[in-house]
Amino acid sequence: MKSATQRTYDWPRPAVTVDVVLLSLAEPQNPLSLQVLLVERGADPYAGSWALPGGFVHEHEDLQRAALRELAEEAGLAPGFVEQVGAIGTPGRDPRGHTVTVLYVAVAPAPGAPPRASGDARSARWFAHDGLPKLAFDHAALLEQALLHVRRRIARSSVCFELLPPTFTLNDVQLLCEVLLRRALDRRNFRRKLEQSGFLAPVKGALRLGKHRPAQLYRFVPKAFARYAARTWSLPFY
Amino acid sequence: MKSATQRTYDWPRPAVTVDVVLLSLAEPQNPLSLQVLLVERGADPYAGSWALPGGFVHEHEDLQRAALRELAEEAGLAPGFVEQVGAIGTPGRDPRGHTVTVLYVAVAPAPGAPPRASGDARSARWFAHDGLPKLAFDHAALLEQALLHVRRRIARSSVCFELLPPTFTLNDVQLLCEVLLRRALDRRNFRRKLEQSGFLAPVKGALRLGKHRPAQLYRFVPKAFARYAARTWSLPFY
DNA sequence: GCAAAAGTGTTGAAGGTACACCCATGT
DNA sequence: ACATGGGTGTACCTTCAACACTTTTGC
Repeated sequence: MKSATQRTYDWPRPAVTVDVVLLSLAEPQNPLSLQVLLVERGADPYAGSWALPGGFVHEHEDLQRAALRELAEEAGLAPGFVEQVGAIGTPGRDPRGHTVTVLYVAVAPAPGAPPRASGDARSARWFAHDGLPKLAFDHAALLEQALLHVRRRIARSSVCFELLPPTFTLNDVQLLCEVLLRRALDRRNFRRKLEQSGFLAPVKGALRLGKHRPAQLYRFVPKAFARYAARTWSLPFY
Repeated sequence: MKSATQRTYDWPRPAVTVDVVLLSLAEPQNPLSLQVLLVERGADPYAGSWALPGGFVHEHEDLQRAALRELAEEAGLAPGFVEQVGAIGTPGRDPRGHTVTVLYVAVAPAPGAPPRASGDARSARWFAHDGLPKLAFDHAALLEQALLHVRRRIARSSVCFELLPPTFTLNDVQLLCEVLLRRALDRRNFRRKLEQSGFLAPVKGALRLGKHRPAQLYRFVPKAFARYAARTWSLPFY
């Protein structure tokens, strides 16, 4: 048995990467399309394939910072929301050698600016969540895991409101939740709960005009949400 | 910008460790004491201090397997339950260099057999959760994070029943939950919910005798629990 | 017979779910 | 005027929280 101190330097050991599932919402939100950022790999393995943005963690770099750095390098994007999903290290998931990845979900403001690729990425692009290409490595599984994480945390974190523009209608929120949860929600119940929650403030006099009746616009109030989240943490039990 | 392929081998990079918060319940369960396994470090840094069991991940080794291996090496124990908590990689958390740790919670059957130390550990010992020594590295924070994880998952995972012996009374479950959640629970409501849940089966004719009225013993039915957990996943919403 | 833990029901409040119609606007 | 999405209230049911006394045993 070697001592731990020796191992640090002597033993072959897995590499550490971060991978990021960066989500956004398409602007023309008629059927409301969830977008995922992918990069086209510039180097082998999987050169030319699409993959989640990500890469190796530098020495003395915080994990979350590494995730943000990779997004900046590979797509010129700075998300407003990041959460760790977990670590995956199944042997064989990377043909280059043993690689442990720490997976993050992040949310970017509307993908207006087309991402500029650089760094390890040949190009970077938003894809609709339905209509993704085949992904490199085990990234399809990672994406699934990240979306599951979002689904579980949807009502406890502010993901939804990071995805939406600064002002939005209650129907926007509902449509988004329905996309994420993959099920329909009752409109009146949804609106009632959201209004009672107290962390959405109607923007006085602001209406979304459309082809039909205008809709009241709301904005998200982070401080009130924090209070709400703390209050609501009375978990159900057996 | 180097290519990813080169980086794998050329760049200095963080090491990967696993750390395990191994929990158990003390046998003489009068006030019901939660036990945590700690190892005494045999090597610097922190030689002689107490720390969570754990160590470096070998190449081509699965993360969870690494956690189990470290437990076996350092304490001769094989837990019946393991869950990943997350990855922590704050720079400076390990004086030897940048180290990313993947944190696990595990549960061992009653700590009857005193753990035998070997591997990197000079000794290994169970400590009551109240009454822990000062811990090496950032392990105190890791332990807190692991317990928080357990608290959040207490009603969705089978942790409780992995901690308890094969047969137990309803009061055992309640006391355990109260210790983990750090709050009192209503006895009648607790018992009702647990009985209705359908994953506890009374062991016919088996009673715990004591100084007072005997108590009915139950056993945990994993298959029924799985069904219960699936059914109960109708999460509350906003 | 008394100390100590086991066991047992009911009630009121809150929250969840299901459900159908009128409103405001653009064309 | 009509098509389209925006907006609203009620009734029923389930679930949760609060609460006190009787039973069985060992000593």
